[in-house]
Amino acid sequence: MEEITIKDIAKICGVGVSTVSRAINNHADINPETKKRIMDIIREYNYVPNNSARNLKRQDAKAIAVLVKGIDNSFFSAMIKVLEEEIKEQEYTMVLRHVNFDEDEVDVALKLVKEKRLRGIIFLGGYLVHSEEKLSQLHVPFILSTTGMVPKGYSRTIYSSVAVDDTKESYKLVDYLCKSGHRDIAIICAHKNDASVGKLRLEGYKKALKDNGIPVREELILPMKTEIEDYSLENGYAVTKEFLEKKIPCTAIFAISDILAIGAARALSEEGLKIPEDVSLAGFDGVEIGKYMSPSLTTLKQPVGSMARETARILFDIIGKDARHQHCVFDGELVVRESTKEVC
Amino acid sequence: MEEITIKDIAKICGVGVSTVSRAINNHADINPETKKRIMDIIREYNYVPNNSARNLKRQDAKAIAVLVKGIDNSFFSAMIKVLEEEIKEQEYTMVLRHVNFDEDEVDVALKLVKEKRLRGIIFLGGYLVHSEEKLSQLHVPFILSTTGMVPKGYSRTIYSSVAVDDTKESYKLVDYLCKSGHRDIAIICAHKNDASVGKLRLEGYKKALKDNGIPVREELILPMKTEIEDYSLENGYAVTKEFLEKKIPCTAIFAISDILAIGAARALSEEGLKIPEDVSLAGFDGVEIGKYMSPSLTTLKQPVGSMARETARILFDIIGKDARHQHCVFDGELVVRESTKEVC
DNA sequence: TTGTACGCGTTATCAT
DNA sequence: ATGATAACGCGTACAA
Repeated sequence: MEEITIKDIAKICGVGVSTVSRAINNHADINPETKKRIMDIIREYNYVPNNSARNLKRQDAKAIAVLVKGIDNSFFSAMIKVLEEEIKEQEYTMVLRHVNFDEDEVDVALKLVKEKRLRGIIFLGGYLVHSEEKLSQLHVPFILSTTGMVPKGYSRTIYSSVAVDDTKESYKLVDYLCKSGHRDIAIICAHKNDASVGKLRLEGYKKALKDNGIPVREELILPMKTEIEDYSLENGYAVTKEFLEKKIPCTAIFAISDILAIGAARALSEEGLKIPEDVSLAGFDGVEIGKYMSPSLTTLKQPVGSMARETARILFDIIGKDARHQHCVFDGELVVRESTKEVC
Repeated sequence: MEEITIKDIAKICGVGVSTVSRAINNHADINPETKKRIMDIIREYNYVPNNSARNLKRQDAKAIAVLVKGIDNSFFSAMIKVLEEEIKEQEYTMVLRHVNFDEDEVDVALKLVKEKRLRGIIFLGGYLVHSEEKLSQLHVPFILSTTGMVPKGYSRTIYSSVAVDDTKESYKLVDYLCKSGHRDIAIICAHKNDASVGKLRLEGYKKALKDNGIPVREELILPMKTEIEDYSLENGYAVTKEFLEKKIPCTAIFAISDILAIGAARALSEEGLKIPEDVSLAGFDGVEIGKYMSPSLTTLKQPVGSMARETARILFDIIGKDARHQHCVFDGELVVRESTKEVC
């Protein structure tokens, strides 16, 4: 059960530990022959350096934390999957941590940094509103990914961000609905106190209506229920169920996430409403499953893969090459499928 | 940027480091008053012990690795979510690692153990066929979760397992289809060389047919395509598409995972086939989204939450209390929804 | 009850 | 090119 150490390897090879260390870490000043001999022994004995010792010595761990707020959404799953690959490729460890709704993600980050001496943090989702004071305590580079676009005036130099322009993309989608002749468009959105993408997408909705000469009506704004998990199937379902009971005329529903939309779809068909004949339905995110529903879901697709890869790239540039912070805005894509149609 | 250490705390408090250490680690032999004073200072200075140093000293890290084979399935997402919570609750760190199809999960585990000195491993999914020799090199407790039931004769004392009896549950579902009058039941299953749950579920299917006096017909056995990701929407879709082109009469399709079933559903409706009027469709797993599809999906539900919690419990019992290895088999539940009906 | 000093496995600095 | 040795921050045996 005794694990083999660098000393053992050194002894076996008849060299000093520093030579072994040099071999492991690809140092220049080492005789290629000795290096080969050492590496052979290492392989033979299946020696793997102890990470804790390395990290202790190195002062920081080759690790990146990914903090996810708003659990379980397939949109995030897809991002995490790509992030894990990217991080692994750089030979870093990914520390994944879901942040509960009652936890402050910055506090969690602060603790994690001290505990694990990580080199970088990726915030997935969550809210933009963090006191700068707290944020600046975070002495490692961090990046806000899909957290909504960074507002002007916010100090953009202490961190990076990657996102779509949620307002614009949301506008695109709602504008498409308007141009298709819809005038009574309901939106399933975030709570009133949301300050994140939920708010931005709602703004896009309002703006699109206005630009199309359609008044914004409060009774068509359907915030998620606070007692149910945010952005969940169940929430979309419950909100729609309740809305339909009110019999408010409406020809289209826009849910600010595909998962909400799928929940809404169920509620609609339970009420005997056909999509898109009776009601058009659209989501946001572009998760894969939307393509497989019947009818398939019209949505605003975020380029998940590219966004995740860019997130990793920016962070590693900052860590490795001391690059400056960047703010990268991706374009979404309006994907019109079967769940929406023109009204005559 | 200098991080504060235990020495600093000791100096500030005017005590020795060991006293601080005792305070942190809840040792008995310390004056409650000094302890309180120290803890106050620690909070004030926001001191968090360096994990690497602790792990180095402790010889092993308070960490559990979760190795997932068969990426991205919402079934696993749900399990991981619960596992993360359970692990966090024990104040352990979860090391999540997806294992590619071309990687050997035991090799990955072996390396991870040496690198991170973890205390336990949870294998999620993957295959049962591991050489015992390799497995026994793994000098930390490990548990196979939802990997299929451990066959008798396999040395059950070197590890634990948690699973449903895939054969039995699959039998349950297919038997229900048979009893509903179906005789031409296709199955979307794993490749022929699969040795995991895929194989077991296929066995359950065959057995159910036999017991109902229905011959097993090769042309109704539809293995997933190897060139597409396993257990994916796309795979279910592609397999069904191809099957339908052959125009082989069949009144029901059983997909060995819900995700496959959802892909199949799309293929069916594209061909103008109504579910369940023309074809009944059933899945396996009981992922949440199945409930929200239209028609909602008949499935064999695995008790994800309980299984994940039990997985964690068993592992921590072994780690903490030196308990013996256990093999726990859960019952699944046949959930009949709208996607299946009796044939007249 | 408390403090001193050593060692965990590694890397980096300094000699050689 | 290589080897001895001092850190890194913490826990603990042992001494007080």
